[in-house]
Amino acid sequence: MTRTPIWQSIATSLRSAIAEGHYSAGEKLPTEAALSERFGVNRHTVRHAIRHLADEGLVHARRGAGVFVLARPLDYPLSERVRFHQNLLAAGRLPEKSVLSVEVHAAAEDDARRLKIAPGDPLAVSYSLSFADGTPVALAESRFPEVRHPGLADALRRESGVSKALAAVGVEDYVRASTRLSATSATATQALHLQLREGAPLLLAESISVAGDGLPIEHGQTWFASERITLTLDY
Amino acid sequence: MTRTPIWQSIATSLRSAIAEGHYSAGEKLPTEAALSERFGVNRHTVRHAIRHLADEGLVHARRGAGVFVLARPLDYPLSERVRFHQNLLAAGRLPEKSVLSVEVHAAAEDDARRLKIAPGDPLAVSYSLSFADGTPVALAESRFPEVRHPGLADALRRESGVSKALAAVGVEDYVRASTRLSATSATATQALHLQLREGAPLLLAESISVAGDGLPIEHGQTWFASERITLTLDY
DNA sequence: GTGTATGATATGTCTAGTTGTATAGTTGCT
DNA sequence: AGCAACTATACAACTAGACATATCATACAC
Repeated sequence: MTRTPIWQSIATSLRSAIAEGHYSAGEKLPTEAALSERFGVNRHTVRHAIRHLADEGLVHARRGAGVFVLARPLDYPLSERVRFHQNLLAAGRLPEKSVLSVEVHAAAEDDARRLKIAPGDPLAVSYSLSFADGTPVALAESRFPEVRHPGLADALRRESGVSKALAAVGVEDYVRASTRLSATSATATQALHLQLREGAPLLLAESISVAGDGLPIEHGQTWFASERITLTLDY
Repeated sequence: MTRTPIWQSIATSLRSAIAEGHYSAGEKLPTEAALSERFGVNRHTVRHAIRHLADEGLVHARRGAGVFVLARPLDYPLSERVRFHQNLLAAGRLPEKSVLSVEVHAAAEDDARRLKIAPGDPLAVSYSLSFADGTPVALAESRFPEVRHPGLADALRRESGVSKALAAVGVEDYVRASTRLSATSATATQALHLQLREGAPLLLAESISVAGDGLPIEHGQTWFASERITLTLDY
């Protein structure tokens, strides 16, 4: 019988350290160099252990930055999960949303048509990242007709949620008009944001929301890390 | 086996944004700092991407001022979205369905719970492939409580559609109770059936249908070739 | 009005540190 | 001999932070 490989015992050691809370979600592990010194092995052996933990979905490594601990995808009881996702679908928003950037520029033909504005009209584009339990689950790119609601871009930057920003410019009510669902593979940058491997399966929801006046108020794309989230539909 | 560098992915993203007219000629790109936030990378990585675009002659950077779009390519190779748009409610009931095989065996615990039968009860499992215009678009694996409807397996083999087979055993009315959506990568066999490459993104819909008597009549998984089909939800 | 000083903001450059990958070599077991 | 685990080294890709330098808008003096 072969003895257990060193990398396996290192993986076990790190796994239990994480489980015991020595390293909590979002935190950085010591550098590979530091770990290799601590365990008295070569850096590659530590890397082997870390790669194993990454395959298990426990940690995620970012080149040049470090190795970060991920939150275990919580298995919500079905009833609770249903409510969570229902809210998600109904309201189109998630808890712990972080706005990455908001830009304003002239609308291209495509966007203009979808939002029923003229090409060249001011368009607000918002990029945001949504978290659940500190782990990223969704990446969104939303387009708003700034031309019809001046100050919307500022409001999007200022307010934490889309609803609040829209309320700030006088849009009290809006509903999702249509949603198109498909699947894609994560690009390098999407993988970065969602802390996934490049090529990981993503669930893509493309939606159009309309305000009370019947005019489109948002046209967005949301990429969900399908390893961590499931969309549920109920009838 | 080297994955695509991040800066390349960013360059591609910016290049297509320019091509699509989101940033038009003479206009300023967002600042390097803003872009680095939006893409979730270090400023240096964004600079690498911009330098590449500058080498291509697409943009020009002026110290202290910003990065400006020089020219807009006439037309870019727009990935034609020749997708079939299908209604989500029709999931698993697409035209041109070909039943690959129908098996009957004892229900495992999981399936039994979902279909509200006892573990070990006869269970009909149907594997089918759906086409649209002769192209495979969906692969389905459906489970039916054979124990409650003896002869269902035979009917599934005989009849062309699920509705007809169910009608043959006295189930006139049934509705979809819930659908859960996620994304996966195609396995080798799935890729073969759907005529895709291995690892292609698939949209997975897991559903439960109930008959008029309120009992579950079907529990199925359908994998859609998301390159060829988009599910649409309308409200 | 015109010119100038100033502060905020933008790109350019540099240094140091961390993970990713490739190649080659060593050790121990079967 | 062959294989697997581990070591050793080097370089590439990316992060992090600091600082230099160019630009622009504004305010203020004249």
